Amino acid sequence: MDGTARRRPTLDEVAERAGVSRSAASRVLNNAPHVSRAKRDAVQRAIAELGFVPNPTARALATQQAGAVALVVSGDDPMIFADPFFGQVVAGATTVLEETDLHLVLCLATSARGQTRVQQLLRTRAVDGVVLMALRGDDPMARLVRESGLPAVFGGRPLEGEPSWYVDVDNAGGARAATDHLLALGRSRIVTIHGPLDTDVGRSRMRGFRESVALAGLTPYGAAAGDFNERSGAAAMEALLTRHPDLDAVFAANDNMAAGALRVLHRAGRSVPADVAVVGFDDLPVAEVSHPSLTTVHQPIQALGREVTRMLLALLAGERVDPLILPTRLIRRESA
Amino acid sequence: MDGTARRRPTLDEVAERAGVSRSAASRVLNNAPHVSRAKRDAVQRAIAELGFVPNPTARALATQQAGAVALVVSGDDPMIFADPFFGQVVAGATTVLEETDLHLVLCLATSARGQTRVQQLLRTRAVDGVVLMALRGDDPMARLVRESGLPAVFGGRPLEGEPSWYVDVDNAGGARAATDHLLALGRSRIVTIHGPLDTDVGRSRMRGFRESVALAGLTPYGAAAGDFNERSGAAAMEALLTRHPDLDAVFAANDNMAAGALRVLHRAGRSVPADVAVVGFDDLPVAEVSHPSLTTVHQPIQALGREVTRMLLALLAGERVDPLILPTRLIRRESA
DNA sequence: TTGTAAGCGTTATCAT
DNA sequence: ATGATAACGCTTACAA
Repeated sequence: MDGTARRRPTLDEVAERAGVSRSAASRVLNNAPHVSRAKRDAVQRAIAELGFVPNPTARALATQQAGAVALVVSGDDPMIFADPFFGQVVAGATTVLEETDLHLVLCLATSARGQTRVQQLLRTRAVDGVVLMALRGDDPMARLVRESGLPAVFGGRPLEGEPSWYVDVDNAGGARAATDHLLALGRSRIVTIHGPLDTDVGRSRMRGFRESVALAGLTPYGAAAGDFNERSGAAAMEALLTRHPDLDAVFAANDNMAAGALRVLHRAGRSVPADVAVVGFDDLPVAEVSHPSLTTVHQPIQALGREVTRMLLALLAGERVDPLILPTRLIRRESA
Repeated sequence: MDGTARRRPTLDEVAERAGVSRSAASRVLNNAPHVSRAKRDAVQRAIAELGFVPNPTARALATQQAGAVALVVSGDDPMIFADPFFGQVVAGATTVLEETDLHLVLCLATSARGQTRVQQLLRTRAVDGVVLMALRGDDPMARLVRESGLPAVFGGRPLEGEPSWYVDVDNAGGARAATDHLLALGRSRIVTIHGPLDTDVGRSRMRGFRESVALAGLTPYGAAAGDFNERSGAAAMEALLTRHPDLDAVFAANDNMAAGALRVLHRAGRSVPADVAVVGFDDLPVAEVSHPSLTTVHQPIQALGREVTRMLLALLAGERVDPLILPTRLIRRESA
């Protein structure tokens, strides 16, 4: 209730109050060895009485550690962040960081300004490590991070320059499972709405689709590109429908595009799944809500956020770590 | 390409190279007055040659400013963050912060552990200010922030203890517009699926609904509570349908719940909007994707993120600021 | 086990 | 305009 921001006690004051040296107090604070039981108690009491809380900035300066990690999200659309995908990644990352005393600083490297800001962040060592999400093939972020020399782990594999550390989802496997499902349904004129082929996700899901079709002794019936949002999925579906009017199934590389496809199919008077079966990828909320609900490939996004963070922590701890691929699984709903 | 993290030059080294005192170098760095043109040039050259970048931690220690602001999101479900809503807020906040050199640290105060972490953040002054989102009525965060004495602005009004600074959306007005629309459509047996009444959003939208209905000389035909997610909306719709089988319109306090309602209505064989008109609130992506697409109240979420951040910056700059209410507007689609 | 003292890299004060 | 010098608050050799 007192508005005056009373100056907070320093470690020196704690030490004085406890009648010990500052170094002793510091040792207690970081529960380091070499301090007698008596002194330890005295210091702890003083800390409690004074309500001392260590100044993280001072500590950071002394230890040369920022006490924070960055989550940088690249891409050209600021609204990329409105995608529930990132929310889940953030949620996963947070739950892991909660166990530590690292903060999470969030960076959208979407504008030119944003990019220089991230560069600043890295060059000034304002963070101890970086998680990089959603990089495109030619993304300059990858280089910036490499140059910074900071520990970095990738969420999703970048297209080029295989990084040492990344966590990814089994995109190809998921796409294969989705397509296999379509085949098992007896469909044979299967088209795909794939994502940008300058991303690993885009490519891998495309590859999985191709492999599955090939293994069945068939060939893709058609393919059109989208860029992972609903509108592009609708456009792609329209194109496919005119090019291959008799298609009987579509594998969309993500749920948003699948939703767009659903919309177009509906307008075109095709019934789903009777006339054409549709399966998506991601298992975002939209999959449950769309009509008909989407059969889709679930990917553990929150787990991705967790693992990518865990990996970074391991790196910071100097441990040896290996890349990680998270499994996906098919969720059957109404659309296929 | 050299993996060795070469030690970065300090301001002292810059000063030495430029042949000036450290204080002069510091002045140049912060382009302060009282430094001759010649020296200024020399220092700037030295900075460039050495590739000097100031150490933000040291600066923070000296200036007693963290150089970061926190966005804390409260609530009990970590997945609250998967809601596209927050993504948009974050996007808005980021675009504003890009113009400054403040970082954004993100905090989910969802678990007990998370709460203490936020408390740490505040007590240790690891940030210069705070944006608080989505507080429930009894949320302990509000108290923690107040006690911390840090500048704080609320996104959405908390239920109790009117804060000095907040940015909110015109929830009551939006709800009124939505309900007016339903009335204009000739509906008279209008029910509402409202949000939690221990939040201001929940209450305000409910109030707007009530006011509109009353102004038309009617009374609410029914009401059921949800908690802003799809499932709860479905459950509420089911309850309402059995209690008031002849209802002809529903105002859902957000799009997720409206989507749930749509699902149930569809299953119950009611056609939308012919039999029952539905309008939601938020204008999230789901509104466009659902079937039929949702007539809903658009709220400028990204603008909310921007304004809340701007307000905090103004506060940090010592400016006087007043609360802000952002307008909403009805978006007509298929469901009503 | 304990304490002294030297950093960590800036900014800020105060003579000059 | 300029440059010592003292903060800022903590960690960490090193010595005792």
